[in-house]
Amino acid sequence: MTGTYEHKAIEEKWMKAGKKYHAETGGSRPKYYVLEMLPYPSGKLHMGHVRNYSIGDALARYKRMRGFSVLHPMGWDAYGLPAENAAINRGVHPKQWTLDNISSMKRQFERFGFSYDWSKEITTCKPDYYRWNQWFFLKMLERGLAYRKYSRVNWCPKCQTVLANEQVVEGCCWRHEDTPVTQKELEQWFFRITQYADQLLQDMDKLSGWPERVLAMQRNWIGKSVGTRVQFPVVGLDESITIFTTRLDTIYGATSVLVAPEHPLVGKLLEGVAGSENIRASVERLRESRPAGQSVDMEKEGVFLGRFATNPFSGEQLPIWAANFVLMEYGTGGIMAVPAHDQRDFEFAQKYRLPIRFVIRSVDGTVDGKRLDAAFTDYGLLVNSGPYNGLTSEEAIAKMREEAEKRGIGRSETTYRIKDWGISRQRYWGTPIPVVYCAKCGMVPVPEDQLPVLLPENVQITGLGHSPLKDVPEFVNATCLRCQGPAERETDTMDTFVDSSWYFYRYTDPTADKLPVNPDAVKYWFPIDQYIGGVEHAILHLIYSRFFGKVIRDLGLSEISEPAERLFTQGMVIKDGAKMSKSKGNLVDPDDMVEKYGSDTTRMYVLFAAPPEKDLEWNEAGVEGIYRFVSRVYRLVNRHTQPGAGAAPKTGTEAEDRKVLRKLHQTIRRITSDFEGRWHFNTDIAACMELVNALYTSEAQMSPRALRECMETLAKLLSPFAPYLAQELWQQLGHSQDLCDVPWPSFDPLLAKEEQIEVIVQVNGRLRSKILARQDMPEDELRETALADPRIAHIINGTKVVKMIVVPNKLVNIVVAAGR
RNA sequence: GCGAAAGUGGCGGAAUUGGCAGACGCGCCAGACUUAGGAUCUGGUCCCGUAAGGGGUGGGGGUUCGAGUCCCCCCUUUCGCACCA
Repeated sequence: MTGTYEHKAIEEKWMKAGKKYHAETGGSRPKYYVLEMLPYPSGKLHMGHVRNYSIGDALARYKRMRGFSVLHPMGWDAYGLPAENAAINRGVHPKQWTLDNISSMKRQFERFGFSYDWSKEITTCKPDYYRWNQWFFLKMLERGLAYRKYSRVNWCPKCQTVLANEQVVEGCCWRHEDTPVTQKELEQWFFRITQYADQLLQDMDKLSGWPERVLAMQRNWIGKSVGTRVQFPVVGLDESITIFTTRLDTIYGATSVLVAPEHPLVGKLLEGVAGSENIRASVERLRESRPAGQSVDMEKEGVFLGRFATNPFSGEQLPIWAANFVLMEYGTGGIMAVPAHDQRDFEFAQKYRLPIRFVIRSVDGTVDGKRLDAAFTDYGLLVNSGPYNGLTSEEAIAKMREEAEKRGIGRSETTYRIKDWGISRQRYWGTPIPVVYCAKCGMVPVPEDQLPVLLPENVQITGLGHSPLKDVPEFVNATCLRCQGPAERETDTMDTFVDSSWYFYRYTDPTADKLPVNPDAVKYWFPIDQYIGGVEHAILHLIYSRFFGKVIRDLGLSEISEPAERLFTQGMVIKDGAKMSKSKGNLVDPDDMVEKYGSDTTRMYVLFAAPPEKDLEWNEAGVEGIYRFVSRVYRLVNRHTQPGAGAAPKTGTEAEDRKVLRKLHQTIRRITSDFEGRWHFNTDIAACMELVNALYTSEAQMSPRALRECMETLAKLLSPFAPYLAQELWQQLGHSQDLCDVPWPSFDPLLAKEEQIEVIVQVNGRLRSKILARQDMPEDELRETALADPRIAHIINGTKVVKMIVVPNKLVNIVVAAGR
């Protein structure tokens, strides 16, 4: 191949050469596990994928050249709703649709030349994968980590299925941002993630390689809160209302007790109360008017229930209300309202003219409760609080808690915002939950040796709100595994987030058939050294995965608590100011780009247009810029390696060689340190451009040997970003090895060092001149040279030099006094 | 409201520790080669000014010989959380 750069010919040639990237488990080289989030096989890669995988592949290639044994796998998150929608809309079977999509996407991956070890590929909808979902389910069941309960759940009318709390975004479905989630009562399977809530929180200390932003989101989501439960006896009834508070110190300021409208005690409280029918109806209205995603700006409303409860500390009788801002799902469903020290209670009290009692004054005395136009929520000193007056909030909380425990009316409690993970989905295309229901024996798990429970293929998919499996008698009808009597199979399938919670363990040995993972392979490869993906998974996938990591550890399959040592979240790909998406109609199809410019150019553009953690604004003119650069590199190497390509005979000078070699070694230094640090590939590619510009300027004055060294090193430096091009250049330069097996270039610090340095000369901090100096020229000499500079001499003439700051190799700043 | 990140030319973005603001690319301008150029190569391109010079990193203040970078106040944008008691 000679002459001009033809991306198609080159890329096809090397794609056909079909280099395999096989990760060997074991061996003497250090291991490196680089993982990118696996895609849902929608049928086409989008630019977000290309970005994600270009970052990961650059890293994988760099690490290989640095001598690491690299595991870089890819797979398919193959279960999920779109496959069923395709079945409904187009009459294709979900399995066929999914497998077709996988094969076309795999072709895309290959065109891009991402260096995956395809022998590790996993596909979550295949029985040899999902049987292990079922296995985990059974293990969790054994350990009390999976359980079934009747509960109010989030329901997406469009998906016609249940959603986990994590999948509800601003009251709407995470897949349908304009579809409000409704509530439904259903019997559901749950994973007891709350049992690990504290560990999930604690172990964040180990995640120093994760973005602070993601940790903050997780911390927030877990929502640990340490407080106290206190019982308030109901006057005239043998019942008490348990409230949860983190501010026990404010209890003397309580002026009412509030419960959630759906609080189970409401019925009992209303018995024998005058007008209870009306009250009951009002409470009902309160309950129903509450939308799924209620928010702060909603008007606070309440209904007095006609009864009183006794404050166990002050002995005072407080009215009991039902209030719409009290959540049944959090704490105990009941609170004490302390208007003076809680903003929500303050607003509520103002609206219903409840008393506001001030019991905490600020330590500095500036807030004394005389005029209060908002709640004072800081810690302070207690007043109006009987025997606790004068204590600090911290002291009072401890003392009061002790007192409550002594009297048996309260105890300290830690609550979490995170809920157990509801995993039942009323859908077809997912992992069957391996249990049967027998009239006699109740729920009976399928024994481990009978897994997998296969998903039947002959199914009518209607999208009508119950699992399609219900209509498949040969699936539903089973024999009880205990009494051999007739039984019915569970027809819900698992949330697909189960699939993606542990796939990266299976990559280490996808052939494992005794256990979901091969513990030896896991031991060798884990933890994942670098996980790369979008930040949108901060609380869904990335919390579930950490949970599974701990379960896998507790099952003895791994010793590691945190699967991913480092996490990198790349920015979005934006076009016309909005995230690229089908609904916005601003998609750029990677296939079109590969066709027009080639995969090397597409990959390199995606890395060049912005640092990887920032959002990237798509601009096709920029793609053309990269194409120009790639062509320039190609022509440079081509004209010096192909006989008769027209390169003029050289008359090299040593000075020119030195100059370009210096640039070369500076470039190596820059790119190497960047790979080890902040991954600003945009500047690395810019550095390569500078080098190529320098080579264009100097090629005619360089010795063939120096020129060759530059071109060979350039091929190596480019290979993580543009592997096909780099490999082609490498071959044209006379080599047959794969660049992945070629060591990364090292730089010579002496060669990289500038000999002559431009030192800037400032007068009073303003740039006035530049002088040429030797590397490491002593201060005195710099000072003299600066003062001797004619322009400087002219400027400081007649003024008084007060001071001179000399920074060797950088600058001289002359401070002069104004006037004479 | 709380939390996090960010604000630099016409645009995407550089400036690793306080030391030449604007690397590199796009766009634009000019030139060369050319039948032609939306190819290629070379040069130019922050703003004002013919120039000397002056101004300039969201705004205001401060520290410093010197601030895009550090400190304080404010504004804007993006993202996340949002009655969690």
